[in-house]
Amino acid sequence: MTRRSDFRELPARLLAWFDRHARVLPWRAPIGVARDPYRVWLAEIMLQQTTVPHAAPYFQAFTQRWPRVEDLAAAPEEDVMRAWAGLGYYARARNLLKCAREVAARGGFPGTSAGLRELPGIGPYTAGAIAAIAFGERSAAVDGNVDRVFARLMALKGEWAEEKKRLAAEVARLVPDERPGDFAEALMDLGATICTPAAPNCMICPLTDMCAARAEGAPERYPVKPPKVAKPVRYGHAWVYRRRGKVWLVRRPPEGLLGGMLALPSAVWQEGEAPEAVPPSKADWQALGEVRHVFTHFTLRLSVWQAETPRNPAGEGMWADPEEETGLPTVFAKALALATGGKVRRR
DNA sequence: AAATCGGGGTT
DNA sequence: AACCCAGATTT
Repeated sequence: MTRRSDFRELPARLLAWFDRHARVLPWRAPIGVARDPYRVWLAEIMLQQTTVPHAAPYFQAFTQRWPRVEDLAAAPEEDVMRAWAGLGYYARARNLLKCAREVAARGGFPGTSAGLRELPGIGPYTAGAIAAIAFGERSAAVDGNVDRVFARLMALKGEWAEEKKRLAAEVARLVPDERPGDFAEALMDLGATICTPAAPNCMICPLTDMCAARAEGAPERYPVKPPKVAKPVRYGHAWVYRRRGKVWLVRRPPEGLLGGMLALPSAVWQEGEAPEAVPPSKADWQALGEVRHVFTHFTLRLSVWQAETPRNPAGEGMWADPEEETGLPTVFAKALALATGGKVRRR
C-alpha cells in the first residue's frame, strides 16, 4: 500500500476534528464566516516564529489602532516600529509597512498565493496560508507544526532538508477543494495542541491510526533534525545619559540587528572578550551592572553605565521618560530597567 | 545551502 | 540548557 492511499481519509478526518476542537483565536471568525484579508495577513506576519500568546496582544493593539490596511499604510514608520517593539524580528515590521503601502496603492490584497508571494515579508508559507484562509485557494501552508505532524505521519528519517520537501509535496496533494483554509488551520491546531514537540498526545489524535511514527512506538523522536551549533557570547556597553529624570535614546541604523529601532547609545558588540569601556563622551559614569540577553545566533552580555549630563549628547537623539517609553527592544528595556530600578515595560 | 534576524514559553 | 514557535530574506 502506498503512502498516498494511507492518507486518503486524512482531510475529512482532520476537518471533522477541527469542527469540534478548533482553537478560538482573535484573528479567526466562526467556521464558515468570511475572513478579512487584512486581519489574516497581519496575524500571519506577527505569528512568524512567534507564539500565539506573544502575538495576540499585539494583534489586538494593531487592529484597534489601524483597523484597515489603508490606515496602516498611512502610519509613520516610527509609529509602526514603536508599536512592534518587543515582538522581535523587526524586519517584519519594516516589511509590514512596505506591504501595507503596496496593497493600499493597488486597491487590495492579491487574491492568489502567487500574487501574495510578490509582496515584501510574504514567503511560501504565508502566501499559501493567506490564499487558503482568506480567499479559499487550494494552497498548502506548511509551517513548523505541519513539518512535525507529517514527519511523524510518514516517519521521515532522512536528511531533514530533503524530507521537508517531500512532506510539503504530500501536504499539497492532500489539500481539499472544499475548506482549504480550515484544512491549513486544522493541521496547525493539531500540531499545537496534540502532536506537540515533546510529548504528543496520541491517545486523542484523530490521525493516530495512520501515523507511522506512532506505529513504531516513539513519535516524539520525530522530526529528526541536524544538531544546532552553540551560540557564541558577545560583549558590549550601553550608556544611559540622564537629565531631569529623562534618558537619551537614539535610533539604530535601518538595516541589520534591531534595525530602525530606538536604542540606548552602544558601541558594536564584540565576540571573545569584553571590550574596554569607552564612553561616547566624558562624564561621571557609574557602573550599574550587566544585562544578559539571548539573540538568535549569539548571547549578549551588556554592561550598563549611567551619568547625569547638563547638555544634549552629540549626534541625533531624543530625551524620553523611562517610565512611559514602550518603544525599546527588550534588550534595551532590560538595560533601562537596571538604570531606573523599574521593571521591563511590556504589554 | 548557510547565515541572519528576537523574544519568550516549555521541558 | 535545549528546543521550539502560523518563516523570510540575504549571502
